[in-house]
Amino acid sequence: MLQQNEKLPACPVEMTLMLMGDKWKVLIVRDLLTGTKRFGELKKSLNGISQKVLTQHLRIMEENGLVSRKVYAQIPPKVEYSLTDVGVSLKNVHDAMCQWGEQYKQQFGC
Amino acid sequence: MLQQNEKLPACPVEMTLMLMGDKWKVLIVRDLLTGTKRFGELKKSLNGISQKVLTQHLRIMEENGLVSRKVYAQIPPKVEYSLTDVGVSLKNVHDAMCQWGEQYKQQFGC
DNA sequence: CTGGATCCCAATTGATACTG
DNA sequence: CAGTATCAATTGGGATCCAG
Repeated sequence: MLQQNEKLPACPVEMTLMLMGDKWKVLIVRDLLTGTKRFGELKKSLNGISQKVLTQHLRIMEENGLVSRKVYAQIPPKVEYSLTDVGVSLKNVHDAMCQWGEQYKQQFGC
Repeated sequence: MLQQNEKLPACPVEMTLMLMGDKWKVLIVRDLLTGTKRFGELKKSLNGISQKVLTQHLRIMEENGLVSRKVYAQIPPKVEYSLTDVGVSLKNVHDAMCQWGEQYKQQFGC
């Protein structure tokens, strides 16, 4: 997984990749673009991710200021994740990927 | 690494991620967007990639129809890689990432 | 019962050496 | 020069344990 504390990127694309250059991060952003979600909801909608990896990604995205985490002190535990303003701004990148996929999906048997 | 012969993606974003959801693939597209390149040139400009991983990615992208590979039967060997039309169409996705990085780089200390 | 931390093991990645 | 083989290192999945 690509993390922030590696050497600084040389160009804007590498900058973005440092924060989003990962399959799961893009999908997390997609899911949170529709609104705040609990940990379990994310895990369910991100079909196939393990709790360990989901936790790791959310922590890094929180450190990077893309995601905010709200913990409710209650039983059973409840933790909500949402996008920060910077996180929401990634919608443009997500949409570009979405449009490309829409346009070319036939060519790949979808 | 995400490959094509996994289960079919459910939505357009996953479609794109199947083909491009990887740091190196984005950078390979970026480099080839400027024109045909030899294996060694790619390896040098993709700072830090190993031959093995570069070869693997190029093979998969070739299978997926994003990249075309031209081998010259000569010594020393010469292999040129370029983007197919579909590969070139990924420029939109690349550009979105590039624009985002340009806009937010200050916030991440670049 | 939920979020998540930890441990163990399989799978992937990466560095290096080597070949045609 | 482009690619393969080999081996070390890192990552990821799943089970289990734990706190609140």
